[in-house]
Amino acid sequence: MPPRKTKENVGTPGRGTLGRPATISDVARLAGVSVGTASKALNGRGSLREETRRRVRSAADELGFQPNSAALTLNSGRTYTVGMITTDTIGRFSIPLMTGAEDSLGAGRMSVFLCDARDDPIREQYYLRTLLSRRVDGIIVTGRRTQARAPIGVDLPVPVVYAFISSTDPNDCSVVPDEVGGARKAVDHLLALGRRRIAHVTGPEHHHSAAVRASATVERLAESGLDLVGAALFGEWSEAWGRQATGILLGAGGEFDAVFCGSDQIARGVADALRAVGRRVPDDVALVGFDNWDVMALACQPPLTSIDMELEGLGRTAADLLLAAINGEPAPGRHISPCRLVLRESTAVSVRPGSTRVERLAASDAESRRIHR
Amino acid sequence: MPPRKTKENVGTPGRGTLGRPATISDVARLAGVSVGTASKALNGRGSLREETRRRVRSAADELGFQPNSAALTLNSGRTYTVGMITTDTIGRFSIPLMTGAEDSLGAGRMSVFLCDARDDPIREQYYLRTLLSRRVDGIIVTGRRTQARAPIGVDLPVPVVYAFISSTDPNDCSVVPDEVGGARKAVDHLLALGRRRIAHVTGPEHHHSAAVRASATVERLAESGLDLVGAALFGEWSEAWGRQATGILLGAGGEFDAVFCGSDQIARGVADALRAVGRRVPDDVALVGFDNWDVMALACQPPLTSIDMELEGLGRTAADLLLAAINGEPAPGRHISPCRLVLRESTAVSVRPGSTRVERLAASDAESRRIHR
DNA sequence: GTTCTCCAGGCAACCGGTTTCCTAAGTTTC
DNA sequence: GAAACTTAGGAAACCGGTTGCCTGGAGAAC
Repeated sequence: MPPRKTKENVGTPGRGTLGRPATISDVARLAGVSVGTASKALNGRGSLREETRRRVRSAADELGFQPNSAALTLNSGRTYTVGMITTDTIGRFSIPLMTGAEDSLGAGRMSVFLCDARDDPIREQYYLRTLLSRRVDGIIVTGRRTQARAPIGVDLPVPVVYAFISSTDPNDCSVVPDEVGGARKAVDHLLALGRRRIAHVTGPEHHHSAAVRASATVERLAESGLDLVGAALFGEWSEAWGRQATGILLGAGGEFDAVFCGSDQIARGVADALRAVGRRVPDDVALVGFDNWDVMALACQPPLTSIDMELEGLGRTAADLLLAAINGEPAPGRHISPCRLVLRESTAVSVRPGSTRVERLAASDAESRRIHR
Repeated sequence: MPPRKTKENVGTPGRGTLGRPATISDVARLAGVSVGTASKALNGRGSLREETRRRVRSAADELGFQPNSAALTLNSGRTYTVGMITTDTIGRFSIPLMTGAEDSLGAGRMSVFLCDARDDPIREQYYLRTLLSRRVDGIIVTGRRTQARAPIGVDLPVPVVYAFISSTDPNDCSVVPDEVGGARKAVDHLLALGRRRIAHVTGPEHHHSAAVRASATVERLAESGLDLVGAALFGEWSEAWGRQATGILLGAGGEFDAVFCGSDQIARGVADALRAVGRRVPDDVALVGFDNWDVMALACQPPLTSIDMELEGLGRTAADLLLAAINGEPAPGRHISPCRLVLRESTAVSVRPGSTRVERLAASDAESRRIHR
């Protein structure tokens, strides 16, 4: 069947003038050349007259020709796709990771298969097999926790990069946020503000991030010859725990001028509880959160200084490492991605004259004891 | 080169005993049959001896054979992939949608290409072309707002389903949450609790969801012969606005016994502001949010009754409609997906004896006027 | 005018599967 | 024992591109 040149349909992507996507032989026929010539014309290969190239190109345009990528895959061996497996559910942390990774990969003309394994090892292995069967060029493994996990497979035929989480195998390529550095930046900042009596409220003790951030905090304070006020308070990643922990701190004497929290949610709970007993943030107590989750950090009263793990950048880094590995330049090992301190009012230097910080601290302290039992 | 049967490597998915993924001719050679026969054996086609099938199958197992899906695509015309384009940034609303869709599609053995167009029409068209070039079997278009948008393309060669957002072309297949029904459920609930003086605080007037939910609220109240307390308060989707709007309501006389909010964030701001002036939730003011965003609804004091758009279910529905369309049973038009009322303490019926609601209302009312100017 | 050179473009193999068609056996039947 | 029928499995076309090789014709050199 000759191509119906009469019914022109330019601009409809992928369909052209036929009922099905145009193939290169449609293009060749319309341009009056052979299939091989058409291919060369479109890819700038071979030796062809400029006029022929033009004719082929315009035929391709007219038909809305897009090469069938299955065919390309078949003889290049490359699919220009990568798989992204989130080992646990897609959530708040995965989004910026995915966005960043997708950004870098898209720039490299790669498409991304999304696989949500939902904490289910069976789903995970199913997805792995699927991705390998689709001959992806590489795989990014990500998750909700930074704790190291067992490698997703051994001796896989494609490169794998772990993002946010890391692999227990030190030879695997992992990109993880510098939580230690992040915690240290938070403490540095509080110390620079002149705060010396710093408390730490964070998530469950068995949670890797909570443990890492807490011990980095203790260590950084020790370097300045300081101790944490009380011990690190481990609880859960919730506002309610932040409120509860504040009660514990106040009940224990309440002699603290800063709280560094393991998450913005906890910090917000702390802020609310402090406000309820009349302690002012930042004047009486400076407050630093972790995650820089805009919804929490901005809605907090006052807006919250926080540590940003720069997950989007981390995702981009992971994607770049994967692209490099695909191009034969693997960079095995754990790569540390820096955190950033984001300053907001909860640690702003007060410039209100008329009452010194210490006076107000003493006053609100008494009040808080009265209110809080 | 004969297959190296000596170095067995069973269990390594996709690699087998060779340095590259095994092909069906590797399997055929190892089993001592032709490729055609091997194909038949593995797919249960043709007429073969059971013993031959077994031999081929075990050869395939030994080599870790996984059919190259590019090859499958090439002669079936089906890729068993779909594209998911989020027109604006991937965010809180997209996640459950994606999760739900990915769930249904995975069950249909389809893989999902993730495309984040970031509110950029050029990126969107780029992704569309990419997806068509990859010969996806279908496309899901989603986004952050429920407002109808221009079709992503006309006369596309594959079915498209719009999820959450809808297409302005009524013949396109869209799945949208029943925001009108959701708002009505909220009002129904408040009315059933005996509340009659209901206020509405919501997002920007030009935001489709805000407008739709507000007018549904007004309409439902009118059906019961009631008016909104004051006009609907349009502002922004933030806690700060919720607090501010509460001030407006209180300043205007404060004679309201319920607030229905256009989002959980707003509702939380309202809750905080009410608490600050001593009005009790739910005793004095019942509070209903929208979105049922767990972080907000659960952290709210008290936990927030809210309308859940069941986005994960909506995503599944969209995927199911797409699968149906791919299988030749399209269901054009707008499909409405119901919302669900989730009950929590912010509208719980108080059972505290000793003081009637009305008494307390009067008391706290006086107090609130005192505090709030 | 003949041979050489060069170039435009066609032909066909190939990637890795599936499927149709066909043939060489073995089995049954009379 | 020969003809008819069944059956296992092989050969080859095909999907849609790319690419190496080859050829026919035009122009140049002699």
